[in-house]
Amino acid sequence: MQRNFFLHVDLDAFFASVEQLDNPEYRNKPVIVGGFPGDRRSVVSTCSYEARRYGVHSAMPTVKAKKLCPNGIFLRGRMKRYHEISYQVMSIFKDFSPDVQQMSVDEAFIDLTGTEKLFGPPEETALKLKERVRTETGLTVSAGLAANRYVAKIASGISKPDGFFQVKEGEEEDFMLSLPLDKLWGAGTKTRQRLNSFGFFTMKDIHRASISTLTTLFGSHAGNFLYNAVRGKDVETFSNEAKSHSISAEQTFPFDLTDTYIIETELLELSYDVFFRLLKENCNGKTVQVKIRYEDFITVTVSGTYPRNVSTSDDLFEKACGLFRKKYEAGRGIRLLGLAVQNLSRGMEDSQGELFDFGEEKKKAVEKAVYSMQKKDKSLHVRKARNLINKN
DNA sequence: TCTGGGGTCCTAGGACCC
DNA sequence: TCTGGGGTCCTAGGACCC
Repeated sequence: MQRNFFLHVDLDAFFASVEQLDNPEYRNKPVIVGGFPGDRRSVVSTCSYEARRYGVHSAMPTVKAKKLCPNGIFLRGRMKRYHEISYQVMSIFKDFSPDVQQMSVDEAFIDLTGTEKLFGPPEETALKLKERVRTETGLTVSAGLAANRYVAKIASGISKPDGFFQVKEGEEEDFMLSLPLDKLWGAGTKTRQRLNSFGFFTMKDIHRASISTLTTLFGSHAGNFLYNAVRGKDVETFSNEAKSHSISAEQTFPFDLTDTYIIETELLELSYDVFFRLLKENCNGKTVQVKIRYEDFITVTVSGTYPRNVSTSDDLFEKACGLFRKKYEAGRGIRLLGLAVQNLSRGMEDSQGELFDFGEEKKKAVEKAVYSMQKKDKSLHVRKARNLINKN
């Protein structure tokens, strides 16, 4: 009977660490990547451990970060650079296993099951992998090793930064029960509040509850999740292949919008962003969703599913406007607009009806040409006059 | 402190069909 | 004339994660 070994690896304070790597003068200093303190409505994306000592953390408004850490080095993110390094790190991972499941730009699961013959015991492999990342990129990672993905993920989290933690087979339940409730990955603020309101304050409190109690209180899915998670069983959160797919863009405005013309101009901009990414990723979709966040942070969505795929950015824009008008309560200030195309399928093959729609075909050809121009020259920004006027 | 952007998944209700 | 139950698709909202 083969034993399973999953390694979860997470880059420490990734964006901030890359900045410290590329700019030696930032090392050992509080680096805060995200918006600038002067930017209205901006937040911290990642910060270095030096900044965390001041109480700064991800998702914190930058204004507050500046107050806590006046000497912080505030930087805008360089996503392109982070993706470059991410690719390099993931390539190293792939030298250790054919089964690397990348979860985001800075973390992955590596299935080490059956790699003992090649690399030796998994715990030694984990340390070798950490060392290779360090020598080849200059970055540190935290790693967790366990018999299932869920426990491996928790183990890497508690070993941060630059750590390694192994949970041996059979010790998963004791391991989970030894942790505070806020380490329960998958239960966020809201769920913790609900847990507390029912008298659950520790992992052990949840462990004492029966599965029927948990499913009655939290619903079938969340109840089962809680029951299994505190027992260190695999909760299937990471194992199933993603089946739905969507592409979206959103924009928070420094000041609330009420003017319909300006609002629709922003929708036009979002339509461009989303449509070009559909082209880039070679995707198709019939479902369009518009998101409106009002000044009081109340967020509503409207969506529509159409008989045919979104065919051009103009087509997407028209659909977005139609949905927006249906939902918007005129006069209310808008702080954020979002646009998504959902339930995507692969490939740009046209459906039957579109073969004879020459007007659309022509527009689509133009947009594809624009897209390939942008691909060749990244500095090129082709935008409709309406957007250009609005921006300058 | 006044709250980003890009995603995925779940729930519940309604429509519609068999 | 009243009405069961299952399956699927769609929609809106919400929770969570990085």
